[in-house]
Amino acid sequence: MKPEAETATGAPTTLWDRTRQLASQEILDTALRLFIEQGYDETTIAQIAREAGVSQRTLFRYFGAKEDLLGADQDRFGQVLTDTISEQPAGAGIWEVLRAGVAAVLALHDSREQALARFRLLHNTASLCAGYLEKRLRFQDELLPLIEARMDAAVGSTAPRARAVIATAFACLDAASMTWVSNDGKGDMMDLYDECLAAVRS
Amino acid sequence: MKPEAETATGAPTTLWDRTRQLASQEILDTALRLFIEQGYDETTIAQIAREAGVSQRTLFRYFGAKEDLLGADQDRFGQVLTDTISEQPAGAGIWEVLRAGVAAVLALHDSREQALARFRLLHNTASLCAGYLEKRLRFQDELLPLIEARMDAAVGSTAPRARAVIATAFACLDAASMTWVSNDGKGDMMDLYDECLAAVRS
DNA sequence: GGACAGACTGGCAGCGACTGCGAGCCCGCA
DNA sequence: TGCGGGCTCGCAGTCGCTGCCAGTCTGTCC
Repeated sequence: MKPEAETATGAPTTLWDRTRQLASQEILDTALRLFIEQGYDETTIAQIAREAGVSQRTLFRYFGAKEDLLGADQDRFGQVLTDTISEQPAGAGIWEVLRAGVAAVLALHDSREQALARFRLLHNTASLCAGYLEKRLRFQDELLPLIEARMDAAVGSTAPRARAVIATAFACLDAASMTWVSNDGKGDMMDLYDECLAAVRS
Repeated sequence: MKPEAETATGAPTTLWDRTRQLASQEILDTALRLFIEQGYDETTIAQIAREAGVSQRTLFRYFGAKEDLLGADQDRFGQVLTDTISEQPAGAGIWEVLRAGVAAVLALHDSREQALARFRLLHNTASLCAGYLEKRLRFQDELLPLIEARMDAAVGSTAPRARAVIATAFACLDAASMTWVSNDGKGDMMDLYDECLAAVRS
């Protein structure tokens, strides 16, 4: 409702907001630490809440589900993705547009180390994988009209083709991130993405 | 362990096997009916067990998880997929090989109606979607060596490229099935698959 | 035919994620 | 200083899922 405390640099207006933000960060840090230390499935909500100094009930009010403790920014990812893509020039090709979106999202990560830790956790935990993929499906749906608008509706409906192109871009991102993780973060992920896409479209 | 009662037409040897198969089918039918009638999330395990005439404990012994009640054959899908692909001639191109695998899996469905009902349920239920996608990731991993063996290792490692190609094939299958469902099962899904793949590789 | 071993079943207690509710607290504002 | 509203907490309860123990039924061997 209130448009205050928006930018990351902007100071929170009220003491409450500050407290909230602090608690939120504390929970997030505790969760990430425990997940990395002992694994996602082996970490219980009770433990995170205890170590973060809040009740389970409060934790669930901050983050609706356990997996949100890792993917809380995921909504922001979706936002950046759609924003970046809709900002691309009208004449740009579909693949360039999608590449720009992927690059923008990857640029959001704080550090290489954190990105690696998260991707590793993601790829090694089945339940997280599942949730992540499902959320991504929704991003794909949001992207659909944007990409469809950039395709020429010469023959037949553009929907299936647009869907396929979007899903392929994400598939290449998957292949790239998996390879990146198994290489322990060596090299640039966008290079891997390009290589994957080239292999598909060659 | 025992190689008996293999083919669908072969009569089960022992009375136990027959009872088991009967109970299993009863549970599966009840679950599918309830899922379609009132939705997946709204149907509880207790209700399925009650209407199928077994205890919850027994139900979980037959099917390890709720989502297996819809995707129990999914393991069979994976088997057919890998079998079909490894049976393809050595000279066949990667895309033809993958297409054959996809076609073989799609051919496993009993009837068009049942396939439509399942796909519809799948695409409309987030939790099911998530589980399905996660299982499919494992299929992709199993396919990886098969596809890698069919790529020329001319430049760099084949792993990321093989991953991308496999994931793309599945991405096209996704786009095709979604379109197929939103068209209420009109047309052939393999045609849609071809169209999607063509759009990606054009 | 009877006894035995093994598999299958059911019920119960319990765990972990998650939610609704009522009570109490504390901040912000008047 | 007091009031109102949002926030926190604890509790109880639901649902998926598992371990355990006892009871039952099947197939087999004597």
